[in-house]
Amino acid sequence: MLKIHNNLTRQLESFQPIDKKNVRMYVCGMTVYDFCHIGHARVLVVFDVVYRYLCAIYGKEHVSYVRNVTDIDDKIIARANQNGEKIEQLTNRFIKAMHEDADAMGVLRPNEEPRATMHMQQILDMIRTLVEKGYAYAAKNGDVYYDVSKFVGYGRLSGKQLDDLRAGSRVEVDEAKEDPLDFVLWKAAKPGEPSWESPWGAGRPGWHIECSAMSTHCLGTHFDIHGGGLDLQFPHHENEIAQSCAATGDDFVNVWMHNGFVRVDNEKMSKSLGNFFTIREVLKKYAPEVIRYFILSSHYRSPLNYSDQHLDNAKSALTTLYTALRGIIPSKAAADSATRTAFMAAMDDDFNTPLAIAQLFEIAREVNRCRTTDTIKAAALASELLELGGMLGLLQQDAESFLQAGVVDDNGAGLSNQAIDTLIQQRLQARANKDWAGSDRIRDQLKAAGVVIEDGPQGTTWRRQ
RNA sequence: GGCUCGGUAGCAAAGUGGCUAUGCACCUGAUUGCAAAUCAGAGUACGUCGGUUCGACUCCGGCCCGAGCCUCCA
Repeated sequence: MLKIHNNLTRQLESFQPIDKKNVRMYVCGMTVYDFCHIGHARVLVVFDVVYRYLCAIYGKEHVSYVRNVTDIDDKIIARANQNGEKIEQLTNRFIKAMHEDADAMGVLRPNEEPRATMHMQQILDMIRTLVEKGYAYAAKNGDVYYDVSKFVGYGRLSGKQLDDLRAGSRVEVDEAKEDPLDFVLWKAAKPGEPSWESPWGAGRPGWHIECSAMSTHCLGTHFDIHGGGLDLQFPHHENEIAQSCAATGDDFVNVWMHNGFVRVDNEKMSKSLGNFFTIREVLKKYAPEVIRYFILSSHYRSPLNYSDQHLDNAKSALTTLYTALRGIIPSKAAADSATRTAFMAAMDDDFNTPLAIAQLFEIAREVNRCRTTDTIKAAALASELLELGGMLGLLQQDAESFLQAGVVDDNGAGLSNQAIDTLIQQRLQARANKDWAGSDRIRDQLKAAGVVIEDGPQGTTWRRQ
């Protein structure tokens, strides 16, 4: 039985889908004006695992996963102006880059990726409803605001009281707002800005309304899971609840999930602090699966400290797992082992991926124990390792390829696979002649080039460090 | 100021009122021409001060330290 920590109640709850034949999840995706950083990678990977696990439980055809793209907002406009390019040009470029990064890390594509600019009708409809129901008002400056005081329960998700928010408010006082906590649904266009026609004049949507409009449009008024980074809990998700519940009169979302931050030197990784690393930057040094493993090696709600040392650790751990798989042809067998049960129990417990990964190592050790003594068992275990790893999006490449893949450095340095094979042949010849000095010289040479040689009963294998 | 969440061995990271987490690193043994890999084994923990309990890393309270939200942010 899957249990999920629901941020709305701050409790672990048994997950009961509204409709088992159509489990629905919406995740707030990226605002596309720059490359994704490791913080974005975490959202991508964490909810990819949630999606995979839901698919494993309910069947792939019974899960609807929607992750939006924000393709119109102040930062996008500013960046496009700065670059002297069209907005669509900028956003399309970064959507493409985001897909490349996500694909590299083995993140499955969601069923839908709605874009704000393609859902203006739904956005305008929802704003109109909110105005008609008295939850929103048009201000003198042409903006339309949501009247926070009208919504009973505002602050529930973030555990905040309206008065407390006002007291500690860092919100700039905006003359047009009736209350500083009111937030914008529709922004009147300034001259030269991109805009859409509306009953309140030309303008563009506020950030929060798009997610309410698109999630309702794609998944209905009331769905199962809504996810995103912890920084979206307030005000973004709080505002979504206010908008959606007020507009539809329905419940909106049952379970709210937020992943913790990625930190650098114990500080939140963020654009404003400038301490972020983009995914593609990190990919120059580490394989994409290493990033994925690193992210899943801690629980999704905990903070995750980014450092080279942690990535190195992830790489070593993954190497151990792939080494167990190397040279074994997996074959499906009746698999209902204790480790498998433990793996599922770990995942059922609010997606405890570190504990689930620990089970992977249990299987790997068992594979190594019996790989020469009981090949049938080893093949069955390998198959199980692949299957469970697959639920985390791990271990899906060919072991040999993973172990021998080199991250090409900028100088194109390093030995080619062919050069390595040649040296290994020379070394084998030396060994046949019991020329240990010559053999070791070649091994040192390879080692210096980052290639590790392993002499086994089945012959010599190699891998890149 | 208000509101959250944490402090576990060298580094990461789970977890439980009494029973080996796990990974990386390190040490010992087996294996190997020597290595590497692998297997077997050892060691190093639960911020601090009290309380509850037969027994607490695990529950309760104080204190110290850290992170986050209250403005855009995944």
